[in-house]
Amino acid sequence: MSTIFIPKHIRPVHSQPAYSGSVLFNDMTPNELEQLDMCAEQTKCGSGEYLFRQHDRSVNVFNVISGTVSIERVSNNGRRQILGFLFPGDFVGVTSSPCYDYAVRSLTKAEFYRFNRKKLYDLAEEMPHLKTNLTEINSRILNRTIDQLYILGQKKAHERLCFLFMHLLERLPGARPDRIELYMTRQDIADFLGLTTETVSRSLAKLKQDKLIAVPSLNHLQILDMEAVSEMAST
Amino acid sequence: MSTIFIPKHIRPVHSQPAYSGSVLFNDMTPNELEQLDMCAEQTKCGSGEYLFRQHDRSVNVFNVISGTVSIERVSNNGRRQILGFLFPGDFVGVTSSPCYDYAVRSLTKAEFYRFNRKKLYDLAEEMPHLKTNLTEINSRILNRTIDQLYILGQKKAHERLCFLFMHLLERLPGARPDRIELYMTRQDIADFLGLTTETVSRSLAKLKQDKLIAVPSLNHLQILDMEAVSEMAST
DNA sequence: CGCTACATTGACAGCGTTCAAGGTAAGTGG
DNA sequence: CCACTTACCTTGAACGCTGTCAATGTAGCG
Repeated sequence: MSTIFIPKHIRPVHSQPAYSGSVLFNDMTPNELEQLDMCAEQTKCGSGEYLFRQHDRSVNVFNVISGTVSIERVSNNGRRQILGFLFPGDFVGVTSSPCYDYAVRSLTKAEFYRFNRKKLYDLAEEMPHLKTNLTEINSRILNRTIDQLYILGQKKAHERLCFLFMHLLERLPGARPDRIELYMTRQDIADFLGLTTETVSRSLAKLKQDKLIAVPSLNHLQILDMEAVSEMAST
Repeated sequence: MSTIFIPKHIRPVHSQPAYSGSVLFNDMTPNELEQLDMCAEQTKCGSGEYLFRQHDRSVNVFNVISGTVSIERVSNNGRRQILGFLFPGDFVGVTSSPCYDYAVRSLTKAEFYRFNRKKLYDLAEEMPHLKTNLTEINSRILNRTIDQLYILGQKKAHERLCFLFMHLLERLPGARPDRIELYMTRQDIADFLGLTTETVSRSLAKLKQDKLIAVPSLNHLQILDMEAVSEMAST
């Protein structure tokens, strides 16, 4: 892994651990970072707000600084699939199509860097490392999407939940096996895993009963048997 | 869409319609194409052969010239998920990880161009258009994967089958509504759609009974009610 | 306190899986 | 040419997981 530079202007005051996972800045010179900085603006949004909607023109690329965000697709019949959850350091909107084919909604208060996509891409034409980094970002998104695809195709409800737990544990800043905060509703979880809220509730109950997890409060989760949960989550 | 150049050496004698969909050569100069040509080798393989296995080192990128190919992931519990079918013009192996995390198996006799991945990526560092094209390829792969994800998360068995039909109709060279050839087995279809062979059979029977499709022989399919099938397949 | 949104639980139905049997088609060898 | 093998596909019956519908419980908030 290469050294990571973060330009002054876009470095958060309280740099979050997960932010250092951002690959956009890999291998870039201070001068390049300065230029990159010029097309970035820091923004924030409240819980439940949309960064953009499905079919909006894809003018921006976002980089999550803080908060949890969901990527959603709704088809004309009204069924919703959550394509992924985003955490600090994650990017969304890195697409070559003129319109987004998904919406992005914040589950919590959240902060972002907003890059003008065209400016970013033009800049990438002049900075090989930046282009490489954008490719790397897309590659990671694809890998995650493939994992989720495997889960939806091959796993039972309780296994899908375990997959989510491990995913949160890995990605959510500050998450520990004995304290994972669920920023999403049961409906969000259901739509992420291709289930219904009722099945999510029942599967949670089953996992609790089997002493694999504990749910001290609605939005808090503990993994009691890491080996078993990890095994069930495996892709 | 930009003009497409294909260098002499790697242009197939009988250029297939779908091949012109290959974006790797977009915007490149004849000189660049010549260099690209140097790291390409034409290969072929028989039905059922593997181009590479899961966990193999990712040394090559393949471009399908002819035939139908499947991308598969098998986890340690033995369940198999087909991540996609590939047709002429499609690429596979465009990854930044050192190892493939899926296997690629040919369903028919097939022909490919094989690129050394390192050479290709090194070349891309010198040729901005090539790098852009590789990004575009990955972007398309992601879009397809997201479509499949939506299908697995939200659709019933018979709808999933309709999705496959529309996908084949769109991608398979020579496919027409009244003649779609199924190069894959029922097991392959099941593993692609997250079902069992029995459910595939039964759902096919149901669609036949409802006069939405006809199956004149095991591996031939006709779409009788395009509107209905298309509607059910929609993402 | 009462409203509202969200979550859980129960009953039941249905879809898809599992297990089992039988059918079909292509290839092989007598 | 035909029996035999083999692999693949279809169909049936039973089961069970998940979805649906409905009722109840719970937490947050004005």
